[in-house]
Amino acid sequence: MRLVVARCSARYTGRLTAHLPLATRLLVVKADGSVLLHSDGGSYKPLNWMSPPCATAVRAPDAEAVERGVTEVWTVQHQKSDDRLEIELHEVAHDSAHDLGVDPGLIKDGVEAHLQELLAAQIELLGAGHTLVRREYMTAIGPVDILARDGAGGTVAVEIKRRGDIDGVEQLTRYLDLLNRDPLLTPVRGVFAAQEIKPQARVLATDRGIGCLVLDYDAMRGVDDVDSRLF
Amino acid sequence: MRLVVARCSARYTGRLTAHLPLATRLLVVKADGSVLLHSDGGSYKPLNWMSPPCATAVRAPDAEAVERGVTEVWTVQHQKSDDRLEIELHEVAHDSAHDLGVDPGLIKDGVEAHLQELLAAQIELLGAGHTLVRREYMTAIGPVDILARDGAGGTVAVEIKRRGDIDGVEQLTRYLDLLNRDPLLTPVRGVFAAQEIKPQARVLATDRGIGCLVLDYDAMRGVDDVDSRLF
DNA sequence: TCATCGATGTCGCGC
DNA sequence: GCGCGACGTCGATGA
Repeated sequence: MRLVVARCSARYTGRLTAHLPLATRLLVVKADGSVLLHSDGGSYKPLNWMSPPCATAVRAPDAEAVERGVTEVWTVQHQKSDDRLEIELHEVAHDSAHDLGVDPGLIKDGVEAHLQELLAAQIELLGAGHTLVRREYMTAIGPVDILARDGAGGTVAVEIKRRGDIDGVEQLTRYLDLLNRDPLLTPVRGVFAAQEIKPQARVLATDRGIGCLVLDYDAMRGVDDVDSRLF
Repeated sequence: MRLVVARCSARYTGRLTAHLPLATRLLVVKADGSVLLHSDGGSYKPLNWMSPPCATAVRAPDAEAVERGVTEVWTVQHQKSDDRLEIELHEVAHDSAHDLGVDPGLIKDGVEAHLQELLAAQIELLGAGHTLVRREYMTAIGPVDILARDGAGGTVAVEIKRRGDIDGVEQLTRYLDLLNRDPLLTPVRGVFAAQEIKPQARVLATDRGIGCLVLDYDAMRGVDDVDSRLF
């Protein structure tokens, strides 16, 4: 990994065309050839970048560029597309290289898949007498997270989100429309389950006769641990 | 901006829980307090990060941590949420600080707005006899990209996307529902126009009687250039 | 390889 | 500040 702090300007052409006026920035060149151009603020997203696979060609500036104070020109070309990042370097304040080695990567806990798994295992959270039909029930427009049956034998389609937004309600609505066309399933009831359900989503769901279920991840995981210990 | 290259492990708790095993990484501390933790590969997204506003507290490791080789512990706490990033530093290979100043930011040349502009100028792409009513036709739930009239005098609402996804069809459906309540406009036909239309989106659109139009950006721009030269 | 979908999405605009 | 749509979205997963 090479770290360069320099005054520079940049120009990107590819899926769009954009440019960066002259300013001091951090340039990171990773081992895989990818390049990041960071300012001293904002979020984790660089101002400009090139994803791997790509290659950087360094050349001396032409006379006109020298006149403007350019000391070096980097052309970062993507290997599989015509995306290109051209960087003109002026004064270089820092330049160092480091061997980082391979990274074991991030390990995550508690995503939507886990919520689905937990709810499938604790399907009675939908109400007493509920039984699991299957997870990822496939339809023509995508998989329903959980399909269940209630105590009375009615079908229940469950959409699970970490954060219950209006989009999730729309998604579940589409599934319900489709499922209710199937004479073997109809009537299908909908349940929108999430760790947190936004007020607008709750209003929309309620208006459409869709039930809302707030999932307590920690509690569900706790129960799951207890279950695990039983076997 | 502070740049640190060090062997470190990290733990993030917040919207999810995750951890990074011990490895050598780049830590970037920006002027606004945000922290990025980069490996020497992958994309521009850091392995872990904390967005501003946040503050970092540095403390000495406890005896147990010293035993494990930890030399310093950083606790990066978000100011407005309970998101927290805890980093244990081991050997530090590099540590430097740089004053970058304020960045003027990226200047983009749009593609999205351009598509709308081009289709408005080439409205006959909707079919012979079509005329433009107006772009960005305002409704209570947002602007319809293009409102047009077909050869028979019927109203046509057009939703334009670069990538035609199922969400875009939903959006257009909402507009059509609303527009069709207006007795002066109804019946309003829908056209979903995009550079690329996903199969599921096409199925949904067709099912709802919405037409699909694939836009050839380069061809449209070419025509536009020719038009430009004529005037 | 291609398509779909989630994301600690982030970013920017309008209300 | 919130809601909503776009993104050079990226990245994982299943067909």
